[in-house]
Amino acid sequence: MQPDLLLRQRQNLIQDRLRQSGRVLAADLAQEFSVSEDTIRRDLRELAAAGLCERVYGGALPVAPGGTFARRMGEAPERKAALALAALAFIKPGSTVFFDAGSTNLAIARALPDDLALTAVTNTPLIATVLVEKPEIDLILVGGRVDRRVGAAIGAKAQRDIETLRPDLCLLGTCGADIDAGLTVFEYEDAEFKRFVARGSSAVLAAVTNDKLGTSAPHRVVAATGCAALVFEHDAPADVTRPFETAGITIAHARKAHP
Amino acid sequence: MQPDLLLRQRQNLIQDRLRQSGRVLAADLAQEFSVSEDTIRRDLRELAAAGLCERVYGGALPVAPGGTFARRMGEAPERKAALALAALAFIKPGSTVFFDAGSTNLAIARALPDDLALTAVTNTPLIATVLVEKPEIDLILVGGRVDRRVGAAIGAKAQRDIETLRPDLCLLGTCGADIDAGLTVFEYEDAEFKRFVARGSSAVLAAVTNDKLGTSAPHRVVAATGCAALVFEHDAPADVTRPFETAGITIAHARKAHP
DNA sequence: TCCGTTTATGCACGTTTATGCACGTTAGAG
DNA sequence: CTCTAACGTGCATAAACGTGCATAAACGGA
Repeated sequence: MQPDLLLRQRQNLIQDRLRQSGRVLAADLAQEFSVSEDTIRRDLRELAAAGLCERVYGGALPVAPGGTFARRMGEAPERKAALALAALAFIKPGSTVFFDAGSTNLAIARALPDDLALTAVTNTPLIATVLVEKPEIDLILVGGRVDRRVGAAIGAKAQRDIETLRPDLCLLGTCGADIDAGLTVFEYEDAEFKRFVARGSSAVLAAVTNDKLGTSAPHRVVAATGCAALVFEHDAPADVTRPFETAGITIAHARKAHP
Repeated sequence: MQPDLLLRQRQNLIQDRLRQSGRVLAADLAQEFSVSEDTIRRDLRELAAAGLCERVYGGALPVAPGGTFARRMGEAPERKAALALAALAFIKPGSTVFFDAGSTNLAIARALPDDLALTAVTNTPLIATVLVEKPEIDLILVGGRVDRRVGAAIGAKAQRDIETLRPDLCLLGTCGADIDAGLTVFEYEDAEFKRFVARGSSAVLAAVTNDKLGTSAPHRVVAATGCAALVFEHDAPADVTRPFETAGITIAHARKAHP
């Protein structure tokens, strides 16, 4: 197989991969484009020098801009990718899925396979930019005033937009998950909106990173039992996760993240 | 085989190939047109200098290649950045501005100074992700079904969302700008939506790259005189831009892009 | 018509670029 | 700590590139 790609084309494709997958591996790219890893490394170095990606050992990550919102999205990407893979099992082809704001839900959007047909609904522009690149996804954007702290439209207008929709699944973003406090968030308006969406959905799913597990924030969205299923990390402390299981909630564990 | 083609004919065919294939190789073109590679390189250099293609080692790429939406947004960044800077002069602090889909409008969003207070409205998730990072901007997201070809919400729902808004300025994205054809785009629904927004706005502004200047697409959004102002590149051909000026449209020229 | 000018092209030559390979170095997992 | 895979650097090479120059056709004014 010949390279058969101009340098700039290759670099453009690498950028696509970065945006879509949230990371690239030098070895994968080398095989895919039929060039040596040296060439890929040179590409990544140039993209990094141009501020278009961040070089890491083994590959590269999308550039993490200084913005308050986008930064959270880029933290612990491999853990969230693992969580996302586990969450995919709950997403049925052809169903309507609401993607709430949150870095874990962004990871889930990235992890969606290209051949998965869905009606996706989101109030989060950043998640929308990922979903719009997926060929088989019908994307519906929820409008309204965008709250900068949350990075998504969560006001009265947003609520009106979704009240006519009945998603089969609501992927809820959360700031804390505790068996007693339930799923909680920091912003009052955000909680109000999420609660509204959750009530309008057939099922609620939340993927929870370890740092949120067993903690609570000021505003409850739903009780723990209000979730149909939860996805935890592979190394989530068993003593914290046990109560969720005994409460009758479906629990899935992610595989170990291997970068 | 003889050359048997005039210079312009050959260059036009090269542009066709670019649009069709997404790239051209100098060697292929030389053989196809029965001229030396030197001549092809000269052609490509001229086309690139006029902003009609991007020179790369081995051939050339289109300025707006047929790749994914997000990638189109990132093409020819320095020319668009220069165009954006010139467009900023028309954006008044405190006003309400609609950002239509389009890579040039993305560049304008990026170029907004951090201390500029605006109410920004957009139907384009990618532009929204840029605007949400600007501290002084009140961002309103237009919802609805997202058209993948356009990368923005443009349906009936989107029209209802904006019909209550009366932007002071509409930054219109366009696929062609011609004195007779007016501002034109490729998609019927897109034209319908843009026309609706433009009519509801106090003023319409379009920033036009050279490759769109003097060309037309199937669907007219507004007549040329429907624009309050147009922004052209520094090296836009005077014989094409003159008619816009004589039609009474305010014209601004970008400064030379210096990479 | 004639002759100078412009323009498009091809060729020769030195330069730059993209890429792969060899080799020593370093990061990161166990 | 040790070991492996990824890394950077230097170098070699072939292809692509730009430039200067020559040629020939097209053009344009006297």
